[in-house]
Amino acid sequence: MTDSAENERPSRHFIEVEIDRDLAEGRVQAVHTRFPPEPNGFLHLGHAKAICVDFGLAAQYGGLCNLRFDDTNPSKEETRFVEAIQEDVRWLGFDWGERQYYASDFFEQLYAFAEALIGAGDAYVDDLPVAEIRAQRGGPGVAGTESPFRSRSAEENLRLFRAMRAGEFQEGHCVLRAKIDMAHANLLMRDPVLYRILKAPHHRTGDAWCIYPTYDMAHGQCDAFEGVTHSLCSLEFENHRPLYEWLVQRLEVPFRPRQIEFSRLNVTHTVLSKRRLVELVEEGHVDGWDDPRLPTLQGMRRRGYPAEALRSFCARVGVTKVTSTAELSWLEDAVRSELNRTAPRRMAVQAPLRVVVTTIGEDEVIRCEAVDNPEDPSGATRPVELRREVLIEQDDFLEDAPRKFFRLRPGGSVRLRYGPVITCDEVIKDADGAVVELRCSHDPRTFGGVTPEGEKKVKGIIHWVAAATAEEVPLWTFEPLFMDPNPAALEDWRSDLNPTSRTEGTLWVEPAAAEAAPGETYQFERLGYYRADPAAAGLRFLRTVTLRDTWAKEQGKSS
RNA sequence: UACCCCGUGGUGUAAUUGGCAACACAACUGGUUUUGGUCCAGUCAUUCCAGGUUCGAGUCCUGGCGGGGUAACCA
Repeated sequence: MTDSAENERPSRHFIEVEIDRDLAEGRVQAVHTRFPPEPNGFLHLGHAKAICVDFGLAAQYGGLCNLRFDDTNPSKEETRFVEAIQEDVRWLGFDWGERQYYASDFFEQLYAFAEALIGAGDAYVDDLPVAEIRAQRGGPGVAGTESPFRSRSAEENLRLFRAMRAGEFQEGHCVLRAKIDMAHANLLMRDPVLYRILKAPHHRTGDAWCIYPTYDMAHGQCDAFEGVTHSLCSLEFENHRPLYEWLVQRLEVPFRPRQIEFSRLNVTHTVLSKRRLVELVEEGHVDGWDDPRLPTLQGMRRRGYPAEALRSFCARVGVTKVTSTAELSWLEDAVRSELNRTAPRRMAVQAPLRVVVTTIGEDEVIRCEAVDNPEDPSGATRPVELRREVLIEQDDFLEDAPRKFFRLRPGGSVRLRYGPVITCDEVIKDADGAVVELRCSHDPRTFGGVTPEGEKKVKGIIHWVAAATAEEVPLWTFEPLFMDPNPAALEDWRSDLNPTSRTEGTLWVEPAAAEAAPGETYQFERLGYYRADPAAAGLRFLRTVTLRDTWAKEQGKSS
């Protein structure tokens, strides 16, 4: 998927520069990438960036992008994750055609490569226990120690490796290691493990195998099998690149792919690591993987973040090697600007205050025309019925209003959105002095946005619903999951969880919104964007994001 | 401490072969508006530091300083 803005972008990021060079020098004829998730969890916003880069770059160069499940660790992977990932990638707007692969498609070829390595004296079977291997790897600035099994003959290694495959050893009894250099400055080059024994059923190959390649043994070779030219991944794989190249140059691969790393996405007030997300879900801090507070694709989709907004957000974030953190407001801006274009407007009241318009008769019904979306050139409208009793927002009335408050006050006037101007004649309070009702009169000359000749225009316009026809609907509103901008850096992130990340309330909506189909998104005027929760039994609105509120900001300053 | 990567406004990115530091978000001003929304205009930077090369350095060179990653039989 490419958008034209992408093509018009004047400058090129460093990966594009590399690709241009590869093309110009004839190293590749076309661009082929892949998105390689491990099916051990759900996709999140960080993956969305990777997906946009992988698929986006391929599309931009008229090339292809594969979907590849990196399933080399059967103890963690499940089919349900495969299905969820497919759905998420499609929802984000990308298509891998027929090119869906699994690392496990290539287990037999990878095994043959391992034997080839053994034959060439580049790999050996090591009987050292895990702890021993770890200890002998040395450390930063400290050379490792060679394993006593390092000098086994190719014949013996081959016999042992075949015995490993045949299931003759217990899990952990031995591994296949690359024979590189135990003193290498890059710890990953100190005879990395290539194959290990794992007696766990694999979600696709069942019990056909009891030895599995490690990430390093599998990834680059799978890239080669699939014809991937540019293997794009995140920065933490930088140190793996020498190993990637070591393998790809030593093995008889059909093509030598190339790994390029870019920085992963961080966003303020949330966490984007699979481990943290698992903890949030499993410890019950949220209600599941599709909890609208989560930055998972399922959570954001449910909440109402459009795929288009996520794509434009990822495009704006850019592609670099700098460790950086995008502000949450960026994401919200992307969501708002998309929804502003597309969401039909409706009216709803969150905290109602009863207003009796005394100049409207008991059974009188006044039809007003409301614009569905001012951003939509079609100018479609819908009727809304004004009656004697309406509900307005409590916040839209203040007894002792400051000068710049241009909503309703005693004796003051406001316009009812799409309706007439009303004036507050009387304030009715209960025994405790709380305002419970307003009595107002309306000016029939002011319908249709009209201000009579020579009279002063009212500055305030407030939303409302007719009390008789409004329907009360459950509402969930959200705040960031974490209060700290960078929860990932916290020693005790649990104590930073925002206790009001979800608030349950109600919304009084106009009839035209009460029949919302699941998944439908509206802008409730002056409040925000709301989506009918597709996961709710009945109708429930989720507040996707509020509107920008400069008045609230102003108040925050003075208080 | 070993190796790898990275330092441009509050944030994220730009800046042709070395040539007026640009865009977006945020913040702050103001204008328009039947949403205090949208839209429009304006304000907000000694390019980590120190030397050097040059008529001219964010860009090139040297040396510092700072940040991140890496020591799973995870990916």
